[in-house]
Amino acid sequence: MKDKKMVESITSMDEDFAQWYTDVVKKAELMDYSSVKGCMIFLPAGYALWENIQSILDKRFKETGVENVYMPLFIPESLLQKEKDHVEGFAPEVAWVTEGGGEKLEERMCVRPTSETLFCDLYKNIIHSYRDLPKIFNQWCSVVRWEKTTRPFLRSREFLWQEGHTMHETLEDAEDRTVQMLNVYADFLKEDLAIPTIKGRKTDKEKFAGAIATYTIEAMMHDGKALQSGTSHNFGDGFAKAFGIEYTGRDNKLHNPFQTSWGLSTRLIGALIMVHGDDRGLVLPPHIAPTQVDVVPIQQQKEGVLDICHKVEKEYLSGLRVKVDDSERSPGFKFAEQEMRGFPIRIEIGPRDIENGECIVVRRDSLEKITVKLSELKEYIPSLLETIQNDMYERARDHLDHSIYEAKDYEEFKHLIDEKPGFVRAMWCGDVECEDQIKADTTATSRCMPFEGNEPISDKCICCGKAAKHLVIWGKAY
RNA sequence: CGGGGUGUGGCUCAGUUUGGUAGAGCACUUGGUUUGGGACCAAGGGGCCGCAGGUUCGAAUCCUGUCACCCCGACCA
Repeated sequence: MKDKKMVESITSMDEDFAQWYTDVVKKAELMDYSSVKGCMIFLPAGYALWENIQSILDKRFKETGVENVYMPLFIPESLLQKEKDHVEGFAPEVAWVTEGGGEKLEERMCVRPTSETLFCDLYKNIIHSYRDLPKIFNQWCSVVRWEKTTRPFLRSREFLWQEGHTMHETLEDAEDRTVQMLNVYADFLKEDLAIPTIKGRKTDKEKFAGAIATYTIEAMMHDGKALQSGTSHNFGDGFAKAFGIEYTGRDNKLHNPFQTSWGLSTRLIGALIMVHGDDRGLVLPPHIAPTQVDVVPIQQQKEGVLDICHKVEKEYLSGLRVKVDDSERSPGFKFAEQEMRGFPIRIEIGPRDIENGECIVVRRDSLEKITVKLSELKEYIPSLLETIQNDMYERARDHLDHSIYEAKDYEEFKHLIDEKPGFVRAMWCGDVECEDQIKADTTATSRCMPFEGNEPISDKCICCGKAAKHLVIWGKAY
């Protein structure tokens, strides 16, 4: 640990969490910096994570009736400006295109920061009757927001995401879809990313520009900070009215449809890193790990060693994502590499093992080493992958559960926010002034008003002492 | 946009205070020996010292300007 190589490797989490994060994304070769500030390069290891997130989530979407489309990259300024709150919310961070083909454009266009306006412009033309509803469209794309401060995956100027945009006949239908998609997100994080979240509603201060309600899933990183990991918005008929979207209802009268949107981004990769990672690097949940099993041959030049490794890959573990690392590196290097990249299981096979008809199986999450008969691998490994997946969730769940505190008065609140990494549950009167005050005093923000576990702690607002309306989960956020 | 930091082979940096022939480790190439926790030996290739001006006989080093990136804040997914 004391030689130069280790020092240059990964900074310890406890020493400097931010630096640890930067080290991991670089050393695990998830991304690289580009020549454009805030625009990152997704390297194969990072993009593969996104591909797996996409394919699982896309399947979950389609099971609920979602259809994919692709919308343009550019939004004319006039279109962006149709909804007042929306343009006010996004104007400060959009990038503008003012020239094309060497000539100044008649009207400047922004690079989409989100596509509500484009979808509205489309829906205006294709929704005429209640029979045209609902419309449940989604697109996988990138968007641009000209952030001042950027961090890999967590906040980049261009990021990849999916944005779903739906139109419904009634407010209830829209509300149902908003909640439904929030649940799709929460289930996906829980079952596939092994990340527990808290579901709830955003306060007016934190909700999306133009929405009547924003729902969120909030995850807790290893350092106790919150990461908003997916959002779902109910727009009511605000945009529909602003864009003149009307259809003839069952009553033969004109109505405005009700709208939702929901999105989840490559920021989630940041969550994966910060929820599960350790001082050796990434720890990936088996469901989305691009390589689930890394086979490391020992003395691979010896006859038969590589043959057995490939037999394990093709025969015993067919159907799993297996890699045989037959590079010329030393075994020790390969071990360190596998741990840095977070592959859930490593299998070591050398002459000694072959003689005994066994191999060494190493869990990335617990670093536990287990001797397993080669003949039992076929049964053992798939079930171990599920065990790891579940254990990782339980570990993260445990961390979340033990890092939520409760404050009854403001002194206690400030102390907890300051001293204890994690979230604090406290009552709130509903006034934005108190949110602002709390933020000024502690840098903590309201994360959400949770759907579950929201029984009142007291009847007074933690900040101003007036009658409390909601239980709110507070925390410092990314 | 405020505060801090850094720009020198692909990477991490030394050299700048006190101007005088561009260095180290890692990585890379070739050959050999190795292989159960980041192997070793030998030989090799690779740099307008971010950019532009200035001072000087002479600038990586001093001066002025400029650009970029990173980190920490305020805003956001």
